[in-house]
Amino acid sequence: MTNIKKVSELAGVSTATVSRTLKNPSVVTEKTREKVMEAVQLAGYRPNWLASSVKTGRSNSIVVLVPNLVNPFFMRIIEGIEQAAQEQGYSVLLGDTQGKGMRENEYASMVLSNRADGLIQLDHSFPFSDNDASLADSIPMVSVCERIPEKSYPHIELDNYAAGRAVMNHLVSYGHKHFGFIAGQRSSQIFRDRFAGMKSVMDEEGLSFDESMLTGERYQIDTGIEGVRTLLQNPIRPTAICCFNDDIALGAMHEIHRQGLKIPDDIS
Amino acid sequence: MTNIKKVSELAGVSTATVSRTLKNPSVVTEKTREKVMEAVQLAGYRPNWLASSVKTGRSNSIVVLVPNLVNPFFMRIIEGIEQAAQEQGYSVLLGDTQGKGMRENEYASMVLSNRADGLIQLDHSFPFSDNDASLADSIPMVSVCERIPEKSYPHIELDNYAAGRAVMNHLVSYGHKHFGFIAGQRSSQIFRDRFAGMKSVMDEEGLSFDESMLTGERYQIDTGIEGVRTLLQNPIRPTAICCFNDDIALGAMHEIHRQGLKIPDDIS
DNA sequence: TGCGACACTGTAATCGATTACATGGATAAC
DNA sequence: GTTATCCATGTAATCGATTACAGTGTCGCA
Repeated sequence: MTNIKKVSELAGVSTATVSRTLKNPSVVTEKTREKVMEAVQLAGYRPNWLASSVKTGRSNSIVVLVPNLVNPFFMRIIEGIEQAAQEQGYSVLLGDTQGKGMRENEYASMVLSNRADGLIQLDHSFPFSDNDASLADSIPMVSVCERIPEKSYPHIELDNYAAGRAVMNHLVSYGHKHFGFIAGQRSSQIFRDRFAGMKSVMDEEGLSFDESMLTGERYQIDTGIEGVRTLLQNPIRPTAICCFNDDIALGAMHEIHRQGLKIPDDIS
Repeated sequence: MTNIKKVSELAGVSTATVSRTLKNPSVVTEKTREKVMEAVQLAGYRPNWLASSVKTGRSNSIVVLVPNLVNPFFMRIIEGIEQAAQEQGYSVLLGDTQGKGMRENEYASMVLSNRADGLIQLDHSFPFSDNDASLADSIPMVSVCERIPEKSYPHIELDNYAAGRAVMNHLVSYGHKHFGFIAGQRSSQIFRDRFAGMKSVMDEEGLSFDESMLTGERYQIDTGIEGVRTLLQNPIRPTAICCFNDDIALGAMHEIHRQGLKIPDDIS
């Protein structure tokens, strides 16, 4: 192992000078700088990242919690995170939670043990919510895609209420009156906001909503398939179906086609 | 910051005993173990991962190099890697190379600086190949999806030659005689193997191959679109087109449909 | 010539753990 | 009763860096 001591011996200087040359070159003479850099080259020296991190207390890593790695929607986001992180000298640790709270906690605790400096949450639930809420306060984190009610964490979100209204206004403008909804996770804030927006338009238009027109509980293709089967069995068939993510929509479209119906002719 | 010293004072033991209690509980008395665990709880102590890693010299992290995060093909693989890593107490550091050699080198050097213990390469090229080939020898790495000729690194690969033969045999059995090929990266081993397999069947069947029937150089949807345009301008139109990954195939299918042709009726 | 200021470099403490070695006490064997 | 053995714990060195503080040398000015 080539460490800083070996380099310092090679260059005939102290370890402090080697460290300064690499981290803060302006404080050393050009002559010693050259000596040191030469020794670094010669020894093939790379500073031990672990050692410097333990001293500075910062790992320059962030954990990203994702519910589902295969969903391209999340990957687009992670791609951006990774790029920004890279530019700032940070690394991204992948945390595939598979929607399990226990795994979220495991990954989140990486911050507590100095393995990461902070956390980006793409999932819908809130880490530590079930056991150790107080710990969460000491974790720097940003929540993407979901607002956490009653907590004041930084977050990024769409105006889901307005989005819900936009969708419903669009459908109403085509004359639709009977709607089906296939949700992903009804307990999530994202669902509540979107659905509230949709319903507000329906109320304004005097359109009725029956509980049986709302189905689905997981963000999966299967949910879309099952959802369409359930909805189309209803005595009053919906002429438009709202799916709460792309996976569900794919499943729904597949099942609609399978039943010999056309999109958007028969069902929007 | 709650460190091991604070816990040791709380429990009235030495730091060594605290460390042993947590890492190797069987060597301490049950009584002291209880004392220590109580102090750990009380202090909300989490061992500093950086510190223990610097001592043991292992970071328990691996870097995964991916050419393209959005491609679900790679994400399926990463999902599996992440899960296996997690089970073994390892973390996965994401390295989005975007196909750039410089970025590969940057990520690969994380192993040299003890930021990661090893590397999994999903990309097609070989890190350090352009500047520092000798360094690569000191990096534990596994190559997935690509064999590196003349190097004896562990790798996982399909029998791409046989796959190429299988594809071509299938097409030939339908009576196809004129083929187009849209490749992703012609310099890659994966391409050479597959294409050699395909060509071997064509040779056996006495089918001719013209250089103009091979196009494409990037694994992208656009490549598929461009590829189809190029191939269909050929005086002898191919009745079957082989695309070298899903992205290319999607683009090709899109363009074929756009030109009013049917799959597989007009073109396989 | 002498003294203070300043610039560069070295010494050694430090980060928070792990672990080789030392120590002390209990138990067993004779 | 004495000695050997073993087990649990403590002491202190160590990992590889960073950095506060000390020391040395050079230069300028009176």
